[in-house]
Amino acid sequence: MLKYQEIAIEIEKYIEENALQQGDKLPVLETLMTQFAVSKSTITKSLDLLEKKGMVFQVRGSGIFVRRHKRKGYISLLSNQGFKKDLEDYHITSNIIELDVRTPTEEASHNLNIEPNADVYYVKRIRYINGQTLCVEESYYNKAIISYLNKEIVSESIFDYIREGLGLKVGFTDSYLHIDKLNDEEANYLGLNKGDPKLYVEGIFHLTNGQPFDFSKVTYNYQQSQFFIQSNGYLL
Amino acid sequence: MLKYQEIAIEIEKYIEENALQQGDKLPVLETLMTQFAVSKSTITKSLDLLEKKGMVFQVRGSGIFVRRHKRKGYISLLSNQGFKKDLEDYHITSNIIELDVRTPTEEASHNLNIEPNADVYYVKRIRYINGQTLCVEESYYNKAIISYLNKEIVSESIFDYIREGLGLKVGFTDSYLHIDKLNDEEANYLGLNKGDPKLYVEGIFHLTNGQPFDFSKVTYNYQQSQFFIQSNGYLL
DNA sequence: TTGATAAATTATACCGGTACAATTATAATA
DNA sequence: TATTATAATTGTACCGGTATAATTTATCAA
Repeated sequence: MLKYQEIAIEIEKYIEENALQQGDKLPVLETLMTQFAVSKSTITKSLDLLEKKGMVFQVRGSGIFVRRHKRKGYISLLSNQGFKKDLEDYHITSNIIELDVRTPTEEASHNLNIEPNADVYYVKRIRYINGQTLCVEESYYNKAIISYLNKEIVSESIFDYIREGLGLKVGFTDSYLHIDKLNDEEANYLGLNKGDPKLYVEGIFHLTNGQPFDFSKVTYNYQQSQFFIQSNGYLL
Repeated sequence: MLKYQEIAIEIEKYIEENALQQGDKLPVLETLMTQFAVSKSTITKSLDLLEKKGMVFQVRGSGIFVRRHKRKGYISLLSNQGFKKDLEDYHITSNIIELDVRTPTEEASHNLNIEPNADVYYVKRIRYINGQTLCVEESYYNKAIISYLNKEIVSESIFDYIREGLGLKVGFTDSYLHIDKLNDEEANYLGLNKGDPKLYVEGIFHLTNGQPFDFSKVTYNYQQSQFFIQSNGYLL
């Protein structure tokens, strides 16, 4: 673990333990420097990390402040670490319907940047939140990268397995959000009616080196789904 | 304009002019350093900015690569610079239905963190994309911050006015995305039917100092709306 | 050809400095 | 009191350096 990451975690803990609220001020840079006995640039990196994550915001000439949205129950569209991380506070369960090796759909092979006849792991599952159907999820994993999967792994956090089991590093994600109307089959899965709002998100997950390894289509139960998005305004 | 911002723009230009595609490699750090005659840390900041913006990704030990999603026609949920910036390539027009000073709804005053009897500018408008209804937008601007608005300003980019006219700096935004079903009135505005999917986004826009100045509710025509979200995976 | 090993390449981590700019607090002035 | 000028506070920009770790390329052995 890198210094600036550890310090970021420490600062998060500090915010938690002191129950700091939105707008509350953190100790000044120099205090943090001496406190953690590192150079200014390291503290700065830690704060940049926390800013990216949306935990703090910095105001030049003024200080470092806590940023935190108040509303609960929202799924963050920005973290790409999978459900386990996103919704720790909720009771999320899932039911794996299918898991096999197959050749991908044209759409999947295109998004994974592999040959149409290459092997992929296909996983279809339903997720529940507090007993209600949250979403139906279809995932295609590039088998050349994710060489092995089974039900146990898929039941736990696939992303943890990818990192720790396979030693790979998850990088950026491109997501595409669409709205449509449910057809009969989809409505049936979600316990809704045909013609009800259909919210689905396509996600292309990449390793840190830019290789896509997972293409997923997630259809949400619109009644259970509220999303939260943070943005930080860059001006170029 | 700061050095690292200028260089970021130059690098973007370079990508554009050389028509670099996703995965193409940029010159190595040292080359960029000497090219722009700045120190390593400045180049690094430029690249960080471009990475935030989703233009490039960096791979330690390998290089700096172009990141660009291929699909077109998506509204980015991450930039908080308003529509004018997001959809430059499309023909966006808008029709202002209401513009007045009033006291905010309870919801708006809460989200703007002002007294219930404080003054706000209320703006209601419909936006069109290539002649079709894109969305209906209701905005509440804290009049203590946005002291003056008129139809001309609102017709142009409000965000440009806030920056250039008022000399304020736009910082972060919290957005909340919901799905529901349209009621009669909403359906009428959008040219859809009652019960059709309703996609609406609440946005709370802040200045760089953390003050909220704009609370907006945007109801989209689901047929015209596809959203794009980039995320960069931080691991804390 | 394959596979392991070593070397070269390359970006990142971290340091500690100076100068600067935005904000806020203080003091002076009307 | 209200306004304006001044000073103190505080984070950011930028420099240039050393050390390190990830990746790729080259080399060598089987």
